[in-house]
Amino acid sequence: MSTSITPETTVLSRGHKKRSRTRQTLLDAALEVLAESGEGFSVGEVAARAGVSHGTFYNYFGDRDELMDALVPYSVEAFAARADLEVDATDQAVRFATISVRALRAAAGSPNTMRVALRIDAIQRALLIQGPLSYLHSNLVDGHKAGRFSSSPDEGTLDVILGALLLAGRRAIEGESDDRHITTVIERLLMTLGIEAGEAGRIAAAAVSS
Amino acid sequence: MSTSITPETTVLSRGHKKRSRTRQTLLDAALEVLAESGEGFSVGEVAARAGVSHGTFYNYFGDRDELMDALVPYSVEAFAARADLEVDATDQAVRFATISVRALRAAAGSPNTMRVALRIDAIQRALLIQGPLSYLHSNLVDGHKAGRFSSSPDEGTLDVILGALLLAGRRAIEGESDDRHITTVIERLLMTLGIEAGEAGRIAAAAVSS
DNA sequence: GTCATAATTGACATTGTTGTCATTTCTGAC
DNA sequence: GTCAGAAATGACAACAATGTCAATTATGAC
Repeated sequence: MSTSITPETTVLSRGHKKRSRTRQTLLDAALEVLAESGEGFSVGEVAARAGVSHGTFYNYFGDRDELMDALVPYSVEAFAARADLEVDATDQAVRFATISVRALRAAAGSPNTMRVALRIDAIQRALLIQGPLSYLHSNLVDGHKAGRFSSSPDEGTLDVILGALLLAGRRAIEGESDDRHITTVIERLLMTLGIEAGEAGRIAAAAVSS
Repeated sequence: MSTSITPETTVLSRGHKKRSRTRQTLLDAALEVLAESGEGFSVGEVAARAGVSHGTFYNYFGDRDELMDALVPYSVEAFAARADLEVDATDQAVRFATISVRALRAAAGSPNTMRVALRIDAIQRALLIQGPLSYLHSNLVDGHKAGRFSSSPDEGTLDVILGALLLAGRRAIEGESDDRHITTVIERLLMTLGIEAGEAGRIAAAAVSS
């Protein structure tokens, strides 16, 4: 409809910088509060944590549910940015180990996001479908086709891998995880895929120390 | 202090039968509400679900927290009763498979308890420490000592097993699990422990169909 | 059946939460 | 620097939840 010849920037509203800053602040505050108090949190808590009045909250989200909805893509984005998904290894087992290490390190580096993901189903599901863990599925399919993994990439196999990574992710944010622990988890998961124990240990150790 | 010679039953208060019934009802209602609404539930919801006034609730629990505390042993008990922990197999791999199958079936049979366990850390921890899953730890230690499991029973190994069983338990209550799925999960976990794929498949299948 | 005792109830005061909106304060393009 | 437009504020009404307690009802041992 517009026939304006002024540059695009004019469509930006007056307080747009502050607006996006405040929105960001609210989302981060929500992650903190949610990580601490769980789903029973109140809008007031989030606003207070963000350092704004609760009236401001409603300037950004119609209600609690709208906040929760916004939190899903926000979490996935934050997590994916940390996981850094470019992995160039060609060997499927090495790829598997590398992706897993990155996912666990992303969890340790975004503890609030991880904590909330463990509590909120919608976020957890989104991380599984769009997050780094989704890469594992095609990795498993490729590896099985190529004969590298004797285990077929069925639901049970996926459950074992995702379940183990979720629990290891929890340990990571609780500070109960170190490189040795991560190495063991990945070594065992490689065994699950049919890699012999000795080789699994070597690949896991290499991925962790890379 | 008491020197009474009357039979023990006299120490039971007048309304003790009703009291324990109501308490039971409240705990069950709490599991239902908690499974549905999560931690944000109100005392009123629980009372309503139990079919009593909210005043009655306070007759049994000082406040929400006291209810949560009571829920932990109640859940463990309910779960353990269903899991039926007597397993007489002597082979460690068979023991492992059998215990795992029972744990997953207990989850499917107490969906509310399982759902709540997935949400409430304290309950989850209690199930891991005192519930059927705790049996797995000594099972792993024994099996490794006996040379049946090549994998040592360290934290990483436990994480893989517990994480996988938790996720499989979730699938079970969501109705996304069947015998074939359970068989695969257990087969993979046996491989994690160092059992060769073919044997793992046979043991898992036998445990599931027993 | 009786009845002392205990469980249950719901009104109440209190406090916390939600969502709105007129007013005030701030932002940033010019 | 100006100032139109946007963001932020906090008082407010409506409502929901908490915890208490005096009055009421039900229990079960005899």
